[in-house]
Amino acid sequence: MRASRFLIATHKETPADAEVISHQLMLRAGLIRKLASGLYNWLPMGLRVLRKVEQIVREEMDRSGAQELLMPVVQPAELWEESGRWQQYGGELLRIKDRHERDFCLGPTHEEVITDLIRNELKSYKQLPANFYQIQTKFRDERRPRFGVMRAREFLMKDAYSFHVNQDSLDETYQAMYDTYSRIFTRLGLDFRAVQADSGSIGGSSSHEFHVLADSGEDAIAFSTESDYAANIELAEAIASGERPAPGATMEKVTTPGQKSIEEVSGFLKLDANQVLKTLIVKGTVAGDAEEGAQAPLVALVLRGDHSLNDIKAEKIEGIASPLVFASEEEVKQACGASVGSVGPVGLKLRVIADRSAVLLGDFACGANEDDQHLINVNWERDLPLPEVADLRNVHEGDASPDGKGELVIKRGIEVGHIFKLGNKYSEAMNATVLDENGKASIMEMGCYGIGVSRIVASAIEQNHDDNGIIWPQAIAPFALALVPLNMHKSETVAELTEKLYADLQAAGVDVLLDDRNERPGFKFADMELIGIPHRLVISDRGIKNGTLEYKGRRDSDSTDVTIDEALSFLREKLGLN
RNA sequence: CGGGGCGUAGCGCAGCCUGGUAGCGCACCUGCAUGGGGUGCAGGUGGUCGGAGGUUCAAAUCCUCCCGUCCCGACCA
Repeated sequence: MRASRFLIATHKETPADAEVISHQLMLRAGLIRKLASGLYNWLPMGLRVLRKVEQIVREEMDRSGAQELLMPVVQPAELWEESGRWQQYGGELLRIKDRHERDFCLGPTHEEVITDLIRNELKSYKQLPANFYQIQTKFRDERRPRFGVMRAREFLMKDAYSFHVNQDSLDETYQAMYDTYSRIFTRLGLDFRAVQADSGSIGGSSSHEFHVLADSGEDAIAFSTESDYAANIELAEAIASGERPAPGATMEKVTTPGQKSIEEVSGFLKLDANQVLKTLIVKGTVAGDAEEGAQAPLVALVLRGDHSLNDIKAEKIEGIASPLVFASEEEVKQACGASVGSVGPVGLKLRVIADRSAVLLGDFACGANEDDQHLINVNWERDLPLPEVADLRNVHEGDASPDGKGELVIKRGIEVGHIFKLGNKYSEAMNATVLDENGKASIMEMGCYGIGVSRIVASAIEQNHDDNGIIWPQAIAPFALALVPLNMHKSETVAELTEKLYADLQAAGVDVLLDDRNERPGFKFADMELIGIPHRLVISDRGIKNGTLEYKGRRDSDSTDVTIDEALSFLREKLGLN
């Protein structure tokens, strides 16, 4: 490709509304342009990267035996009503009506469509297992799109859905997808980790996320220092060890005027935050046999002051509303007799659930359920009954790993892939069956497997950049090599040699960008570095005089002279073509 | 959805407080020079100042409403 005939839409200045480095560089390097919030145009340069990512994903999916198909973006509401998600799915599902006033949505995912398709096409257990995938545009009406294509409303996703006669078969394909994903992210040149994850609203029993490690990542993931344990912090189990100390001094009420937060109370009482309990009041679920319109009961969640509540863990507890809802100020006041800053478990007439670490405390402080009053030297069993115990908190760095080996370290990650065992959630709701060996209709087991293709482009940049711009991993660079002639428009020698090299490199199958623009050297160098092309070859009169060309890798600090004769084989080596 | 910021040329911004000819840098076009790290000089193109209403002789500037967009908290590839 000749740069003079290709849209190189680089900018010197950083757009004001781009926060993270990948978004800034994607705009500056001319890969994308914003159309509206969460909606992006992919310029030719960006599309080349996107297509390369897509192709690697496609090759590995094909290799795993999955079959590619393509489903529509627009989906009829009836299917979503059948699965129950027309009501369940929130505002992220963009609902639209056609000219006949029929309800449709823009697909945020395709479980319904694939299940409908497959229940009609697959009739026999002999056709299973089968795995179908597509690489297609998804639409999710995100509350807050941000970070460019990292969290866009419209984005490119590879989604796959597998169908099975039984759990064993599902387990097998799930493992195959796990391995396929690992190969994909390795080929993409990304530093990634597979972690245990919550299966969230898509449902199902087991799931892993694949995260690209980056400080700007929106997720926190916990790893063991000693084992291969890795989990999303949403899921990572908090282990409590040790025994509760014997009670010391007698429980006592103290006045704590205006002291509400844990920091205030612990500071005022001259205690560490881990000797103070915090009590959070959340809404429960209405009991099944309750009268119509009955109020949801409130539940008290008790944690150590230095710990934070893990919403996901709380939501999973029977009798707690999901999604988690905190009680209002008034509700707390009414139920506890004190405002939020002075609530505690002693004498509380609510269901109390305490975190594992919280029940190991002795001589602790907590709210007295009277405004501006706290209790000190409180002890479980002596001053109040032992409550229900559950894992309620987020793990901290340094906590014991749940598998008993080593400690947890916490890093940030960008979720680029997610695999789920769906079980029969959709196949049962939508009656997707095949005939088994006995000629009996049997509900299929399902798995689903997603990769955020457009998000991968952004996360690759988060992981690979410097002050001058992007540094593409070889596998997904828009061009492998930048051919930069200096003074080409004046020097016939340079022009001639450049054209010859360009032709030879193209013949050798190299993705080469010839910067034939009539610009000064510094201008071209800066552009090629901003765009992030991994290899650069400079052709100049100065070099030709010595019979050399000048090579520089994008990460190299200095360039290397290569003789003209050896240039091609040298480059083949660098580009990994031999 | 709650809280805050910002909308002036393709991009980055000034002007607004104190109403009176719409500006600067980058980019773009023309010419000359330059030719190894975003080159210099000269000349140019491009804006219904987010939209609507109001106040006023006069509104980018003051007032009201609306829209867009970005950032901080509940969701996901």
